[in-house]
Amino acid sequence: MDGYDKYAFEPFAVTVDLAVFTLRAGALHVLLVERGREPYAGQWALPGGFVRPDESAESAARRELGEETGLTDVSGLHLEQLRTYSEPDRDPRMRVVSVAFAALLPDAPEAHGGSDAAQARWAPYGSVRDLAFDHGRILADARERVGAKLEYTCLATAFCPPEFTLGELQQVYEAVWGTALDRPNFRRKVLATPGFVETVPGAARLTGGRGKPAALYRAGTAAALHPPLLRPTPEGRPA
Amino acid sequence: MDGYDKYAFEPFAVTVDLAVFTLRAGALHVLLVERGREPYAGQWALPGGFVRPDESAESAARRELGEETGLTDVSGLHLEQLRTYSEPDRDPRMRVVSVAFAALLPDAPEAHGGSDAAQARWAPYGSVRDLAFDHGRILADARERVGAKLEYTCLATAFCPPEFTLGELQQVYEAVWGTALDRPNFRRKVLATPGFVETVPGAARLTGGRGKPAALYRAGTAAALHPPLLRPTPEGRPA
DNA sequence: CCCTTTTATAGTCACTACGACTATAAAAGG
DNA sequence: CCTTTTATAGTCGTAGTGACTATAAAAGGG
Repeated sequence: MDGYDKYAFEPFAVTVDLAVFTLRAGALHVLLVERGREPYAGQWALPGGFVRPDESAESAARRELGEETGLTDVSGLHLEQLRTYSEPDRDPRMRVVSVAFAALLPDAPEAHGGSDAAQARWAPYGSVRDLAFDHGRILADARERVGAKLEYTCLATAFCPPEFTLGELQQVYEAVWGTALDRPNFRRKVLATPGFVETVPGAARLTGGRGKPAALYRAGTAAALHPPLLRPTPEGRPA
Repeated sequence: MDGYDKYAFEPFAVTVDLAVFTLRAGALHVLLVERGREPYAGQWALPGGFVRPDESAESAARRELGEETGLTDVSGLHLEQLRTYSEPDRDPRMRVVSVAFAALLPDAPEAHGGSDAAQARWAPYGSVRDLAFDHGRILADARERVGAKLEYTCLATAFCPPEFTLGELQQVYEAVWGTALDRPNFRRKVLATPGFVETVPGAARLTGGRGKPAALYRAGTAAALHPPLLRPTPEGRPA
């Protein structure tokens, strides 16, 4: 902040980019938009846009989230700032600094085309490649961050509808981490953590298909998990 | 990224702000600079400055770190991007988006005045108040982030000189977390984590003062801690 | 209608990690 | 020499967890 009056300040364009995740059929999906113009015309990219003069990056991200998903109320959705990408050459046209966010949706409206008529689709996370700009990197960082936060926060409920079964909650962990979990152990752990989930009093049950009906739960009031629910360690994970 | 050619883009100033931590006499200290000009003239602030047209925020942060601390080689120091602060009114003069970083120094050179002749000092973390702009918030976020990373990474060694005792390493945890730890348990935990520290082969010992000399250790090759070294829980911590 | 399949839930067992201790060793200071 | 100080070793009980077995309650197919 001291250089204010010493160095001439150079103007930058500031954008937000969003990694919007959801679960479809038990698999992690991410929202992509197709670029209509150069550079990277025809390639897929993360949704995003410019930060306007009167809004913060968080406000811009939430506005874009509404525009791109077509959801009318995005106020309750989880939106988390990831980090800022500022390599000088990350956009060939001009100097663009982008603040990246991760967003989690419980259900996936079949979004097609935000306000700007660009094509949009939900892509299975594993099938995504060759994104425009540095969006591949941003997407990978986003998944790693979400996976890490599942370990020590109650974030997983943000992927679930207001009422959900423990099986659905477990699918969130399995989809984001890409590993299978032992069901009885997962259940024991979740129920032993006060405030993670609370049972729906009406003893309501949901029939998803076959098998014994599962009890329904709601997200609890806790934010952190103590102790954490660690990913199975394949002998040495990245920091 | 799709709005590129739709909305006129508004230029922003982009800066970096640094929360530079070190340990002095076992207490956490942070590097502050005194502002010479309005706004907030005479108040203390975090060091920082503009991102130049040809550098990333990371490069700018490392450059500023060198300028402000007077260190000639800052290439090995730990520098971590925290988050970006972009509230429209965070700077009364103009629209400034700031990318915040945390940096950790093993030893504290008696820094006074960076390149721009501003006064600088190491302040005990607990005594810091009334920082300029939103720097108080940034500093609190930085400490929380560093404290959290101590739990599940080997970051603590970044506060230590190349060779250190387990007592010194423990002081890092105690200073950042603000809690006392049981020494035998801390020792057991650190030594049980492969790759956290490695013993110095020469069986060298250091005499800091009184008491039995302690064995010396070096930082190991591991980056993550499995399982994590959790802070003592004062019954419910923030996420 | 029975029997298999599927999913949910309950419970067991051994082992690890950890908090709270006690005990011993090796230095400095008076 | 004895106290103080710091480092290191070890003990004990408990919580947490991975791996596993068992039971309950539904659907579907013959």
